[in-house]
Order: sequence, then C-alpha cells, then structure tokens
Amino acid sequence: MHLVLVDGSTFIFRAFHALPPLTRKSDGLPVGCVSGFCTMLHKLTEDLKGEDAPTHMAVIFDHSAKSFRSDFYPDYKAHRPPPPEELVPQFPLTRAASRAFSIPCIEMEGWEADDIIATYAVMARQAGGRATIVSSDKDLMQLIDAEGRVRMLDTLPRPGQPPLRWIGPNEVFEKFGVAPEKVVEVQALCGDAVDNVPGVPGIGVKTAAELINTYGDVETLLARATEIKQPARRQKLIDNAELARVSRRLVTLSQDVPVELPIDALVREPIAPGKLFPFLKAMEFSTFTRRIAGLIGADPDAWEADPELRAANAAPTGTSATTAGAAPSEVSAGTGVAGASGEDTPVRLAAAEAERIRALPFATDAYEIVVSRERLADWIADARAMGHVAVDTETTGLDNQQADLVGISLSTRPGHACYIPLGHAGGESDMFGGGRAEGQLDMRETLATLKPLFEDRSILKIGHNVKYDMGLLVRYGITLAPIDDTLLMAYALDGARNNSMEALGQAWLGHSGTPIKDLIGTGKSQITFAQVPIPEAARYAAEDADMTIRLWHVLRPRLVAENATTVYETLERPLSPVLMRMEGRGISVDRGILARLSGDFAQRAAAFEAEAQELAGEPFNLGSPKQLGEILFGKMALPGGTKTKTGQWATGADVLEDLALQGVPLARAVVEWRQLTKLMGTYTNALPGYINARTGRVHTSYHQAAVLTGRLSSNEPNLQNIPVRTEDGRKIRTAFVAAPGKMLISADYSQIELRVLAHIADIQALKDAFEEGLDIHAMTASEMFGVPIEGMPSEVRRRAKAINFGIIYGISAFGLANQLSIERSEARAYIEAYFAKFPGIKDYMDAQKRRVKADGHVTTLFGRRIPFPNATSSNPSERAFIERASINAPIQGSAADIIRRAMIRMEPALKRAGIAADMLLQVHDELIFEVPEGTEDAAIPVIREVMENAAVPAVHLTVPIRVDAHAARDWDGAH
DNA sequence: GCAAGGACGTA
DNA sequence: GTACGTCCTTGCA
Repeated sequence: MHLVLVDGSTFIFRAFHALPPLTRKSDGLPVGCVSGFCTMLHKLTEDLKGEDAPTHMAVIFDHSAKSFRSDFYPDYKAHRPPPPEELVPQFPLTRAASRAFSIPCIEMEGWEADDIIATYAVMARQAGGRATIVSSDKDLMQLIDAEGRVRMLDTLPRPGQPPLRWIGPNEVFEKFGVAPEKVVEVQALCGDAVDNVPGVPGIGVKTAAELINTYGDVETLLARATEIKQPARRQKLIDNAELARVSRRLVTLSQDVPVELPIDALVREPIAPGKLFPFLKAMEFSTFTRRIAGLIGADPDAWEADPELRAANAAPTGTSATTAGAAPSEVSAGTGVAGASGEDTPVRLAAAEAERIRALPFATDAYEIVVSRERLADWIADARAMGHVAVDTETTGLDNQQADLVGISLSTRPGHACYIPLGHAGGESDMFGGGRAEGQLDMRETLATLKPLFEDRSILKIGHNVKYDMGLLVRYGITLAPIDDTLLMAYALDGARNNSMEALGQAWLGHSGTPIKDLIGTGKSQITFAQVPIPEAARYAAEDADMTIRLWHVLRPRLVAENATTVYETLERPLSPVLMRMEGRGISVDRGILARLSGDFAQRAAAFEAEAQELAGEPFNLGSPKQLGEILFGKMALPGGTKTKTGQWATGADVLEDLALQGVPLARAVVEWRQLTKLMGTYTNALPGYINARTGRVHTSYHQAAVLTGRLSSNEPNLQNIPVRTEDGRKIRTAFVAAPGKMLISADYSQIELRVLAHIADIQALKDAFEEGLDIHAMTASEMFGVPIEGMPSEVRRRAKAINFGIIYGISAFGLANQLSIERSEARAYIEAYFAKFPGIKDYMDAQKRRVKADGHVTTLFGRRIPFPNATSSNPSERAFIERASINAPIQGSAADIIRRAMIRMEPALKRAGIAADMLLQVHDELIFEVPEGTEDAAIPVIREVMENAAVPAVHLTVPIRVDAHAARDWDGAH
C-alpha cells in the first residue's frame, strides 16, 4: 500500500502566489487558483509513476482557522491575515476539483489538516504500508521516519533542481539539525514566527538543535538547564520553561484524530470523465480540458458543464476585485470584468494575452550565439521588421559607470532570442590571463553596426531596468532611444513590490530564469561575467532578453486595462533617461575637505570615547548598543530603561538625551561620540571611496521603482541623506563642490507636502496662509492656541510644527506624545483641537482610511496607485499602520509626482532658454544643478518657473507652489 | 561570508 | 506618527 496525502493548503497557497490572478470565468468569478490547483494535482498523478504510484490517495484541507490548539493558546496563528477576498470563493471549488479527479477530500472541524495527515500517515505505516505527504510545510517533517515508510514530497519547481524533491531524514537534518523524531523538540525551543509559536526568545534553530543533540529532549533540557555554561542562554531557558512546554504542545501533531473514512476508502480510482469534464467545463478551463481529454482518450464534448457549479458560484457582477499577495494583482471593478461575456474589453484582452504568453514554453538551448556579421544583420533586420526589440547588456559589474561591456542579448519575440558575445575573456586565463575568448565579433565594429538600430526613433528598445543599459551604452557612444521598461511598467501597475525579473517571471511566465549566481558564484570566489564560458553566458543572457520581451507582452496590455498608462507614460518612462544622465554626470567631491573633517572628527570622537570609558569605569565598545545598555541599566542601574522587542536595552538617541538631561554625563559623551563616528563612517571616510577614477566624480544610482509612494531612492552612495541638521554635519556639505568655473544651484520646494495637503483636503485656512506667504507653523500655532504670531514663544511654534508634520504622517496620540515628550492625553487634546480648527483634515483622513479598505489602494493627484494589499488585515496594529501610511502616501506621493514632472521638463526648458545648466541631484523636494559661473542669475528663474508650474496642466493646485533657490560654490552654501 | 537588529543620516 | 539606505555589532556559518 502506498498512501499519498496531499496538503491542500500548500497547493492552494502555491497556486495563488505562483499564478497571475487575472484568470476569471466569463461571469467574473476568479478561478486562477482553482486552475493552478488542478494543474498541480494532475501533474502530481503524472509524476508519481512506477513504484511511487499511489494505491491510496486523499487531499486534506484545513476546516477553519480554529483548532483545538487555540483552546490552550489563543494566540496560535493569530498573526494570520484573513485570506484575500478573491481567494475565498475559490476554496469550495478546490474541494470540488479534488472530487472531480476522483480523489477524496477530507477536512474536520477542530483539527488542522496536519493532524489528519499525521493520523492517516501513522495508520498507513501500522498497516504495513508506506505514506507520502505532499507538502512544503515543515511542521509535517516530524512524521518522517528513518525506514522511508513515511516520506515528504515537495513539488515546488526550483531552478536547477528536479521538479520532485523528496524529503527524508537527511533533508530534515539539514533543516533542523536533528532526526525527524526530535523535530518537535527543536521547534518547541525555536518557535515559529509564522504560526505565532513562541518558543524560547533568543533561541534559533541552530542553538535549539545543539541543545537537543546534547540533552535529548525539552523536558530533560529544562530539568538540567542549570548545567548550561552560557549564562544568557541558561537564564532564557529557566525563565521561559513554560513557553517551551506550550510550544511543544502546539507543534506536536495529533496522531489519533477520529477520522471518518477508513484508510480503505481512500483507494485510488481512475479518472471518471463523467465527474471531471462537467467540472472543468464549468470552470471554463478549455486548454486543460483538451489536454486531459487527449491523455485519457475521451471526448469532453460528450459532457455539459456542471450547472450547479455554474449557478452556485456565479460572482455578483460589479463586486470589487481587489486582491492581495505576492502575485501581481489588481483588476478594478469598473474596468470591464462585470457582465459582458466574450466581449473584447481591455481587461479580457490583457488576460488572454497573459495566458497566451504563459503557455509558451522556454527552451534555453535554442538561443542563438551570434558570431557572424551576416547573422547580426539578420537580427537587426528582424528588429526593424518588428518595430521593437528587447535589449539586455551583460557587464563585469553592477556599477554601470565603471563596468565593462561583455555582451548584448536581443529578443524580437517570445522564445526567439540571441546573445552577441563581445568581451569574454580567454579560456584558461585566470584573473590576469588577459586573453580574449575565441568566437566573438569585434566589439567596436559590432557596436557601430548596432548603433543605428539602437538610436532609431522608430524602433522601440525594451529592457528591464533599462536605465542601467542606457547608462552603460552611453559610455560606448550609443544613446538607446526610445525605450520601454518592464520594471517601470510593473511599478506603475503594482507599485513597489518585488519587481525583479525573477519575481515577475515567476508570477507571469511561470519561469523565474537562471539566477546569476549560478554563473558567477558568490562571495570571494565570485568571477565576472567576462569569465563565464560563452555558451553558458548565452543561455543566461538570451533568456533574460526573452523573458523581458515576454513580460512586455504581458504588461503592456495591462497598462491600458488597469488605467496605468498615464502614470507610466508621463511619470515613469520619460524620467528614466533623465535619471540616466544625472547618474552619468555625478558630482564633484573635495577629497581634501573630507580628509580634514575626518581627522577632526576622529580626534574629537577619541576624546569622547576616553571620557565615556572613564565614566563607565571600564573599557567597552561604544559602538555596541548591547554593551552600553548593560552598563547604563545593568551596572549603573539607571532608572527609566526600556527594552527593545528582542529584550535588549534600548539606547537610542532619545533615551540617551533624556539621561543626559537628568545629569548622566556618560549618556552625553556617547551621544556626541555616536554623532561624530556616524559622520565619519557614513560620510567623511566612505565618500572618497565612491569617487570614480574615470570621471573624478561621485555617481549615485537612483532607484526609480523602489519607493511605494513614488519617490526616488538613491544608493551607492546615498546622496539623499547627506547631513544638514547639525553644524558638524553641514560641514560635510561643503565638500560637495562645483567644478572649476562652475557654480552649484540648489532649488527646493517650500513646504510642498503641507501645500499638497491643503489642496487635497481643501483646507481654506491653510490655503489662505500659503496665499499670504505666512509662516505656516506659526499660523497653525496661533489658530490652535490663540497666541498672536508676533512675539510667539518658540516652544509654541515648535509644537505646532510637530503637529503639522504629524498630520502628514497620519498622526496618532502615541506618536505625537513621543515626539514632543508630553502625556498622551495632552497629545490627544492637541489633535482634537487641530481637527476642530481644520475639520477638512479629519474628513480627508477618514476618506483615505475608507478608500484603502474598500479598494486596497490609494492614489496621488496624478493617478499613481499606491497599493496596500493588507489593508483589511486582522492584525490591529498592522491595520493602524496601513491607515497611517494611506494618509501619508497620497501627500508624499503627489509631491513626488510633482518633482518628477519638473525633472522631466527641466532639461528641454533650460535648453530652450539657452542655459547650460546640468541637473545633478534630486533630494525629494530639492534639485541640485551645476551651471557655468556667471549664469546663475539667468538659470534660477527658469528652474523656478519649471518647478513651480510642474503640476499644470494635469492638476491645477489651489495653493501656490514656492521654490527657494540659491547659488554657491558648494552645496552647503547653496542650500 | 551572511543576516538580523539597532542606530541614525535625509525628506 | 510617513518614506528610505548605510554602517556597525552580533551571532551564526
């Protein structure tokens, strides 16, 4: 006997996350997950052949979130958000799917699927048979036995591994460091964040395994805990003995569930066409139906769709179809799902195209390596015939200002791609071997041949994060244009989730591609792409171009279907080349200034370090919050210590500042030391390392699709967090200088977010204040506290300012109290007063909270959607967090959209005005330019004009937008 | 060598 | 209370 037990949850979960959710029946019911479920179930029966073929089989489901475990530990699985809305109607359908395949499906109230699986597995073994558990749930690993009579099978396809992954005692040992029968002991100690099993705080899997291997089991360990040498570990175990026992009960599976069906009732039956086809037809899985029909030699047309499934599950038309989860999502209710059967709505066309592309197989060995001029010409001709081509460059590094070109891949249509190797190193050459590999076209000549195509305004070049390739190719004399970018398309559609090629491929193509580390390795032994053998490189590179063009085919129609075209075309696509040029220009940084500052800071830091150790009475590492906390709150026993979530003493700047005010000189010394070492570590010492040897300047990279509100982010180095608040910090800005004969101009929006808020929430009092050019914080204070603006105490204004910022951040009494070091009740009174004075604010905040829950997203003034897939989370603190974020996101995001529009228009405007200004940096509400000395006064009005009018004509703001701009030799002076 | 946590720089 | 990226220590391989 071989009993195969399928964990239904694993299949559902995987089907949901692996597949695009666009699949719907003609009546609008989402069935993508059911479809995936059927595919996986069928594939499993196909894969289990020969001695692995099941004689008995069942699919086991969870009945509900409640099980007997909640009775003795109410928090069990309490973190779990409710299932996404579109998944709910699919649950009964997955049961129906199992039955349609003639496989019994089992679920029982009060028991988790895992308990039922455990019970049946044990029954099979006691009957002298074998059991296979198809699941990826590690909680089931405790059931595996050493004789191979109970095994697990994970069907997740992982690149480079066989599709079936058998899990036996060895794999269990790999994961838990112990034999299967000890798994529960380890889990009892290390807990499980996902299921909310507490475990012993501070003990992870590794430590748990070590302890269990020494002591055998939890009870013995707890009994002999005093023998443990490490003091911290010993104490943790003693303190949390009860947690460990409860955890052990939680993770131990019941093996005596009173199951209704005896094992004999699970005998595998052949597929019954009379059961299967009515189901598949009701689900409208036409492709799958044909495939199965072919396999079992039946005529599906002999059966009608199951009328009950049809009627019972017809979705009410017009229901919001907001979705959640890792897969790309979001079909809004109004865009054509409702009603209409067979009509060619944009949504339907996009879904059909996605399905068509997904069905195309990958054949990585079929890609061509281009080594002749003739074939190169053929590919160029093909690109011209198509009017578009996907382009991907392979290089020696991640920094496109420094890396060398190694090869180029092209794809003109799905499955049809090539690789043009240009800079691969010779075979046996090691790092310094120098040789050039055989079988490559000449780089210069090839680039010259490609240049007309790459610069042809009538041929679209498609890339994934094409800014990288553009920035690289510019250095080789090629200006890639026009471009489309699948990364930016995905960002416009689904926001800042994981939009990597790998993730999008997995979600939309069912294929994640080859990880680059498979080719170049990782860490110390990493090689560059130039050292990768050409055939291997070609498979990887061409696959990337192939995936890019496939994604383009899927995402482009979605832009129209999901109303994201305007955002993509006006805020994303045109910005990309602008950022590429800014990155290429870089900014000049004065090494000498940084070196002098570094010396100064180091000296002063050393003095504070000595003082701190003197005051502490012992030498310790000031950089270790852990050691500091123990000295302050342990050794010195200072009052008022709080702990972080991991049980460490909190020693943040606010805590130390409090202590310093209470007369703890050690706290003051550490605050000063931290400031100085921060400035050294992150800026004065680190920045020189970013000066590019070729250009002598520092080139940051902007990430255009990283921030959920639509802001940019900057990295390597981050030039958006150069210090400005403290005097020492500002000195670092003096090292950012204009090139000889040039000047820097800094132009920044004044109070842009508060102005945007005044417009969006329509607050007349705020608008009037901006119109009159008042000090907005002082005005707020005078309104709220009835204090005249003339002679207002600075403390009063400070509080009003904190409240204004608080509003933008989605204020809470808790947060405001923290910020102002006041009682929470007082903070609450302030907020009430604010709402009373500006009632529109409360309306705005409530409206955003409603919207985010109803739609799963909020939008900026310019139509950018900012998704919050967990807006209806059952976790109250998560929900509150999302509410605050949904209040902030339209404000921060609209301001971000405005400066994007300004940046897109800036270069043409300067050119028209005949001003040779180069835009170098963006810092959220500030733009930095470099201009020839003497042209500052001409440049500033143009810059200001573009920035102040960036919103029109798309949006006519009902508040004035003001820009402050100054010129100086260095950034500090200009700011 | 790598990941997580704490801390801290900016808007 | 919002949004990021980087550095350092710690604790594991």
